[in-house]
Amino acid sequence: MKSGLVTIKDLARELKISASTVSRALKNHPDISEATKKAVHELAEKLNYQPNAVALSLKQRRSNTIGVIIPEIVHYFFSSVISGIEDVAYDAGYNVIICQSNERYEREVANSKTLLASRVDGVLVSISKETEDFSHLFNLRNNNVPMVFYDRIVPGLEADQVIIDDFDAAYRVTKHLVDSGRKRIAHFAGPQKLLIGKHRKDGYIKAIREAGLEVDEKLIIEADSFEKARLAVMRLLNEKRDFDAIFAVNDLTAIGAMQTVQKRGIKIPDEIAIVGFSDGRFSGITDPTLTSVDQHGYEMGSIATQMLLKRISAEDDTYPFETRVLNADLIVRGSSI
Amino acid sequence: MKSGLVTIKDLARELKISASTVSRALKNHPDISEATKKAVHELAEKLNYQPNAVALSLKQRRSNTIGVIIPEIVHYFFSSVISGIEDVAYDAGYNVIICQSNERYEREVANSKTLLASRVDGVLVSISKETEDFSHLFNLRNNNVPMVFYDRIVPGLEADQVIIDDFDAAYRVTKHLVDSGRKRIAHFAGPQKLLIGKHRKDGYIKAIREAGLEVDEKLIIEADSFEKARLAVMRLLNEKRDFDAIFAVNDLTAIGAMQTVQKRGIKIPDEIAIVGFSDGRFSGITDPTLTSVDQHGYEMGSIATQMLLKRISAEDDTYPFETRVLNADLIVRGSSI
DNA sequence: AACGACACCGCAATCGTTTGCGGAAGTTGC
DNA sequence: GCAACTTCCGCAAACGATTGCGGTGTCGTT
Repeated sequence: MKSGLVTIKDLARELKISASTVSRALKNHPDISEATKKAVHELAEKLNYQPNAVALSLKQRRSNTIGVIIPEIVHYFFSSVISGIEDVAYDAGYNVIICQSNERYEREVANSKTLLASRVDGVLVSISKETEDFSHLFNLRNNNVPMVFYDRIVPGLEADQVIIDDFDAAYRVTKHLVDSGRKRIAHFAGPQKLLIGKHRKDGYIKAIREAGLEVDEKLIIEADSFEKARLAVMRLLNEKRDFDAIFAVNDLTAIGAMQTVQKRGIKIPDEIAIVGFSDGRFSGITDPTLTSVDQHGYEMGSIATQMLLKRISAEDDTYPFETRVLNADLIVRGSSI
Repeated sequence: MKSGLVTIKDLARELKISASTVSRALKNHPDISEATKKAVHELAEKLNYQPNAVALSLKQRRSNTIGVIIPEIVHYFFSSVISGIEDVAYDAGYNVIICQSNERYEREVANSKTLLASRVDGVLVSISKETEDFSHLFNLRNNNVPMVFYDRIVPGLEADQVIIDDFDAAYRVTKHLVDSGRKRIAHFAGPQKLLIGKHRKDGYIKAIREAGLEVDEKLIIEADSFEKARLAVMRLLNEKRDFDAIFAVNDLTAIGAMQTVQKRGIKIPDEIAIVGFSDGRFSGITDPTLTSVDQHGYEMGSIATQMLLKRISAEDDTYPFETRVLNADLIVRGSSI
């Protein structure tokens, strides 16, 4: 049915005045007499009139909506980013449409299409792991859709962006391990086509070199999930590789590693230290608790949204792109002491 | 600027034909000649024409969008519900607008208003912990917005709903503890004004009674967070209450309890068994691993969405409301063996 | 009496798209 | 040669709201 919703015309008909007058009365335009205003407001209240945001969007050519493309909200980091986004957007009177790419390129392209079709006023984007072709994003750009990238940015696409200093954080993680006496530190790396994966690995390498240690390629393994970590650890152990620490590209990977190590009867952190990345809600509940890096997801979401709103409301849309680099905090816990 | 986006009129002007013809050509209307269709399609492709979904919504009086009101997406359960929702909606060509209430009543009311204003075709609702006044939801109902409630439903509001059998699940959890020989089982309960809190407690009580044990009110504590669990455990221990198991209303509460118990040097599960609820991604990584109840969030989201889509496309909007009760699976792990 | 000032309100166009209806050509049949 | 079809396309209204412009009616002033 969907017949219900009362429109401005309904009010006009009921009061025997024009729709224009109702519209003006509702926003207290000075041209309208107090008596009319009162009548309109009262009827609107009584009939529970809600302005049709769709009609408004069409007329104003702005939807007061921002779109978000996000890889997977099941991760603590990303869902806290969303909270940061929502809070800022909400306060500014914006709605948020969230699209999950599920880490899939195709889905991400579809997402960018629907957001374009919905005429969102701007988008916040973090690309999927699969994404290598960025034409859908350039397409948004070409259509003058304000854009801010967060966390996973696109190399070669100039835009506002907010990231954390992955390189520095990874460097500090590794240095922390070095300082605690570890000599043979393995790295479970993320996909090297994602900048964050590359930066974290580079930070790791810098710290290793700086400490005068050897970078052993056999100790650098691309493994970025719970399951891959299990396999990687088993391989390392079966090959009898010598290592006394693991720096994993994210917490789940670290935890997968931790479990597998423990199942072999190896003590953490005595024999092997483990550090994760992107501190989640649960890094405090493993045994031992997991040293990790707090990525400040909420803050990232809120800052990205502020940047986007600024870009949206800028008359001069050519002011230079801005890159905000957030500090990530190393949180030392039981797994590396 | 936001000038860019090409419209049907732009295509018409370029090809010196009318907008009507362009519109029909784009959807292969038989009235249009092949030559014209070809020209239109080619130009549309070239100029990267994207139909304006806003105009469409206004014209069709349907937005192909469904709204979701959700308490907090940082929880694994809720974010997997969203994934289930998105997948089904996506396949049916619907967009999803997600609104977090952050467990706050006021925010939930605001959410329902924006969804109404956005003229979503239907809404999926799970109410916040604070919500006691349901007039905003009755308001949606009065405006003929199709609605499906999931997980946290509204007593007294007849509607489609999908829930899990909390009572039965809690009963089985408690029975499992009884069967393993526990006699003094504490319950960390959720807010009793939420049905799920009440049902879980009732299931607990039934199992206790059925086993011929005594229901000790001192062992039933309203505690539904990590922190509250810590305090509750400390109080129980300080008061030297006798108990050999804790059934917590959710996993985080269980984990808070587990930690606090362990810090006192008490062995789990030997001296105290612990069971959680709403199995998250991390119940497998505590030490010991946590016995819990898998609530099948993804399935709940996908079923709720299917029910909503069915309701939306129903010509006859008076077919009886349906309640789907999903089974929850008890997953026994190390914390209770 | 005539004119200007003011208060109040309606007409109509607009945003982008769809769609019923009608109309101008061209084709066929007899 | 003319009626009757086809084929193909455009006009205009509609969805709900906003807004520039103009119109009506009532006063007061000279």
